[in-house]
Amino acid sequence: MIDLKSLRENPQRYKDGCLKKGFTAIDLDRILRLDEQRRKALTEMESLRAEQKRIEKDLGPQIGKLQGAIKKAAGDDERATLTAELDAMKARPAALKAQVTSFEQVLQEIDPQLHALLLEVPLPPDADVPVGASADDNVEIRRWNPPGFDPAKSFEAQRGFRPKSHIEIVRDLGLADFERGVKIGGTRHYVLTGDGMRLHQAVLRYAFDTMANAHGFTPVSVPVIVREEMMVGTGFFPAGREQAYHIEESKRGGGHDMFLTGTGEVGLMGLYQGEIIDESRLPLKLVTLSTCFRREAGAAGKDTAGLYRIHQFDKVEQVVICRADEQESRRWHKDMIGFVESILRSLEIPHRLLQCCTGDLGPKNADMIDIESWMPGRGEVDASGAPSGAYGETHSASRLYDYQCRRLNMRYRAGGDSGKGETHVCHSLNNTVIASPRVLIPLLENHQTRDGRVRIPEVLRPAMNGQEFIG
RNA sequence: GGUGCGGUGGCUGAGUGGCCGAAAGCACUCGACUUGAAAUCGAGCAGGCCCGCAAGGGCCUCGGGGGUUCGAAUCCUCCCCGCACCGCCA
Repeated sequence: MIDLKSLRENPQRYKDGCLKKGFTAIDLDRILRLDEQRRKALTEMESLRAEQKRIEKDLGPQIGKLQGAIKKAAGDDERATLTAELDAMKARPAALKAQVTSFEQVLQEIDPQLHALLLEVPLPPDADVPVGASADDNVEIRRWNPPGFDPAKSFEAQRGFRPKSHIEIVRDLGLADFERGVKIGGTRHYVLTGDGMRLHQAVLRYAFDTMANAHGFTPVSVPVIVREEMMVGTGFFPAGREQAYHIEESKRGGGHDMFLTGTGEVGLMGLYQGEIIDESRLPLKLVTLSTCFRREAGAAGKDTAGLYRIHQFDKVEQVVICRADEQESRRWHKDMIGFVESILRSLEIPHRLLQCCTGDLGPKNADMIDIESWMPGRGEVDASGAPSGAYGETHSASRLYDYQCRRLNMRYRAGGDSGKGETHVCHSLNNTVIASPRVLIPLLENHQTRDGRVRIPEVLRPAMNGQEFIG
């Protein structure tokens, strides 16, 4: 959520942000009008209430005494006199209370509207993010290729044989069973089998261990079934509501609904929701391995075959929660991307970094870097039946300033615990470490051999029982 | 699923109608003592919002909503959440 005060002070910044991100339906002027109305009503209500409270405090003891006197009153006449006096005394605060109530009603009308609108305002992109309409306008930052390989030239020219797609590889080597996956779970489901499952586990374990052991991230497990509050807090709702599986427990008479998370980010960010963290504990560096669920609504017909776009996968996710400092945020963003680049290099996967343009950012990001891995089996197929190869997204690194933490009410106190320091809203960042089985696509396709086997990168061999090849 | 208990500040925990935004302890901050530290002593210390150039003032919040009352952390009511034991069970 954006900071309403900041919107008041600089509406143009947010209008530009909406424009750049392509959020044309957001009516900031309406928000500003509602805010204006709300504050006006609030100010009046508060002063009336202050007056009411002052009078009540004055009158309280007198009322008490009068009530006592009425009980003890000797005759009906005396009692009537006293009762009239009491009623007169009560009339003044009562009149004020009626006025207060009318302002309260105005506020009760405005507040939910204002809040709902505010949740939809996107975080403006940073000034150094290129302006663009869609992913087509993303800008390549850099590439990395293993020695002796260049995706600009054909796979066949460099390696001496025509590449198979991962779909062919898993079929030929018995690494996955799509038919049975679909039988069990429906479309976009799969079953990993044999070395397919072992490779999946190996790459996840390797990525997880690298973050926890080499980079000092705190390993945690997180719930993947969460309350709606967490989906809203992390900024996935309301915009991405259609993308999440919804468990309607309320319809069965149970507590309330829950949602399956599409990324471990939700659980990691939820960890400290509503808390005030001692500054000395920052930054929080967290890594989790979680199963992710995505409905892929609106992707009908896209990437229907293979392991690319599926409803359920596993992902190692890194999150950093740090002080509200732009430079520190930016530094973590670079570092987190660096961790991933070194993992991809060790896996010998050609990849490139893309600076996402404003139109590709989504509501919660100020800045986002995608990493795409080279997939020889993707892309156009030529007349002879050979695929051109193409980059496919495997990672996404987001920088969100305080957008998420404000929604989650996650703050830190400068200085000591409960000391005099002010509270600030934390900054947060997140980045994929490895998502599998999608990463199996570049892994299998790049490391396939002329004789139909797959060479396992050295770093994965310990988790593959020392095995050098699949097949 | 059954029964019982509970939700108060960063934490523990007192508080059953006004003296309570809230005792006490811990933690923390500052100061004194000390060569330094510990211990001790003194002071401070909830969050948010609104008005205001500021100084300052005000309002809200004791899980959440609604209600009773001149007045609610305290009484009533509905909801949410948590814990314990029993049953079932990976």
